[in-house]
Amino acid sequence: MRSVKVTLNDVALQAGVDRSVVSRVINDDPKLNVRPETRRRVKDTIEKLGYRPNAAARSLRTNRAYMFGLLIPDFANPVYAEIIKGAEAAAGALGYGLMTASSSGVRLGLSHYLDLLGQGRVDGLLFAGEESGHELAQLRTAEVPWVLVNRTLAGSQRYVVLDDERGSRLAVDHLVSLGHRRIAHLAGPEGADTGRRRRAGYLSAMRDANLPVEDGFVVHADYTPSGGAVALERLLAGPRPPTAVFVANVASAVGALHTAHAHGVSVPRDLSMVAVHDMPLASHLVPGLTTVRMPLEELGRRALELLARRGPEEAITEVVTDPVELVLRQSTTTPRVEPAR
Amino acid sequence: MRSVKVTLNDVALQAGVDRSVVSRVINDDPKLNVRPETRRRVKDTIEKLGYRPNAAARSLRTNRAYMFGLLIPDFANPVYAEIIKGAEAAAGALGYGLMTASSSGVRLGLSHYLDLLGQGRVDGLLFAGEESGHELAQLRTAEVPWVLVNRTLAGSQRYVVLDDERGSRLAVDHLVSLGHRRIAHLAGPEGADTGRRRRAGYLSAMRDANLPVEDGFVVHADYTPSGGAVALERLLAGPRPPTAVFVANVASAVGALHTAHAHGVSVPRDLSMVAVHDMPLASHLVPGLTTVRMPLEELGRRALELLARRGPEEAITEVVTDPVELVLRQSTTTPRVEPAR
DNA sequence: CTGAAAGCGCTTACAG
DNA sequence: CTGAAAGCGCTTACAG
Repeated sequence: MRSVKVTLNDVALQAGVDRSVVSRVINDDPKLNVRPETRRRVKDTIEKLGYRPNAAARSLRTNRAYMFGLLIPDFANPVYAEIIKGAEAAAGALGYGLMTASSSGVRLGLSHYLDLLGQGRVDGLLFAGEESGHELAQLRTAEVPWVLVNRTLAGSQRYVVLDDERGSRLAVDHLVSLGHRRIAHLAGPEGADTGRRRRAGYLSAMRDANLPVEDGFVVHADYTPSGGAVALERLLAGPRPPTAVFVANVASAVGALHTAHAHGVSVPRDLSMVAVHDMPLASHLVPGLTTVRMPLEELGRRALELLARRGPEEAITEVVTDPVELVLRQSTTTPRVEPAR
Repeated sequence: MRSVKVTLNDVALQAGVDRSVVSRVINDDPKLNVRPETRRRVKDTIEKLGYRPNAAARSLRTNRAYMFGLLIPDFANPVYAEIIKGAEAAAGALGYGLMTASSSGVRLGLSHYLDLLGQGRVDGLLFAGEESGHELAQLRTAEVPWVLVNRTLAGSQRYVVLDDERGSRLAVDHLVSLGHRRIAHLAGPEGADTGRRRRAGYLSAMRDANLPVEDGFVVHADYTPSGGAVALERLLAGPRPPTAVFVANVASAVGALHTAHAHGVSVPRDLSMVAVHDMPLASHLVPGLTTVRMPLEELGRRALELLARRGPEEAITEVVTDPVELVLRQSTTTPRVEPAR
């Protein structure tokens, strides 16, 4: 909050050298050779005056912002915290910053966000969003390279996703191996790309195990506790409720757990539950939630690295697969009643 | 991801007007009067070429970035999601963007973050951090106005906080009114400013109720589920555990609930629990958690508004008080055994 | 090897 | 009333 604004010129004047020398010292220009004491003097002056380069000027001149942007749908979803963490770390390792914003916070949607960034503010954009296909057209008008994170979009060759099918299969296979045959799926929102892939994984794992998917055993919910709570109600309302449920997202599972408890359905005794995405919260729920751990942080990291390294026209179609693993806790067990043979 | 870069000049050439006219049309300069059809033609050309102003150039010229920054300690803490939401909304309403980053993601701490932003990248900074007093010195070298959010710092006159004392009092008074006399406090981290104020609220509410704070009845934990889990263990390990506990943060309460369950301590029958900060998660825990709702979103909103409106040298010492209210759920009830008289 | 000079893309006071 | 021109703070190819 100093009132004076220190520029390169001030440093040069004070140190008794040309502006270009100061600039080269700051940027470690290998082509510059000055006497060590001059270099020292320049650095001391920078320190003394508290000089910080003007990012706008540098960005205008070099056409690089040394900053990436990440747009997510909602900060309240803990899944994104992990993605952000990975992306921030990757950006930092490259000497870049990462600025994250949520589409709910951007008033007029994607287009407004792109206007806000304009050119010159970021060198690339990560979209971990829920943009519709309609919005992809807007994305194409962006003058900045972008990559979709944790989702694909018809016609786009620029995405990094998780191996959702494998994760789902792991969850379902676990329930099958415990002896469950009547396994329901508390799926994601109808439109969500992740939800689609997890549902596909569930369906193919059920098929491979020769298990039927009973009527009404796939219910949709958004990735929130209240969404999961309502969806499990529907599952429990049927004539013969399932003995196990595979939940597409840990946030939904929190609500589902609550509903089960409210209905006197004991987890895991009456109902086994396994959900996608492991996080500290899962181990502290009652009962501790069995989950499939997906490499969310790695997803963020990879997406940012590819955004930084690959040219704006190159395809990026990567699936981050490691690790996808089952984390056993207390919410799954053998079914109480042996299924009829 | 268009390959060509469209500038103001391109628009001017194409529309057959001077660059300055285009600029004035974009910025709605009231001093400009051109024929409506010219204005129309300029706007059409902008649309046609997909022109977006270069933020760096504009920022360099006007010395305004139309962007604010927010630094938080950790995206995984849901408390910050609310603060971000309020701050993003306020920024949007002013025609500004907000870029959020976490100090864990910024490699070398506050100083590196300030370097990254330099001048020209943001018009002001919000710190919802856990910076130590040591780092305040660095903050003073920032060439950009800043405000602390949800914390104070010795010697600083630039902060917006919640009424933590009142919130704590509400929680403790609720427990007292239920008949509890042996009330413990699962406090925040030793160094945390919020934790300090909540502990002060607890202590003064206990004093006003003529209730003793027993030995070992104040334990510290960081604001995470595992922190809360460990801290409650210590509380339960004593010779005469409390009948009620006031938890400084909902994230800690998640872990505390888990510990209680693991030890066969039934909440609320054996132990009543109330925590600071209401959020969707709280209503979906088992049992539903009684909380004190604090105006987190409003905190973010106010902080950003004051940052935008007040001059860089003006004092900002605001307490956001509305609403602070008790949200009754299932985790609190009357004590099972009447305390000895 | 060093430093003067051009120029990135805008905005706006000012001359015509 | 309009448009030419200066200049924000940098970087870097190039002349000396």
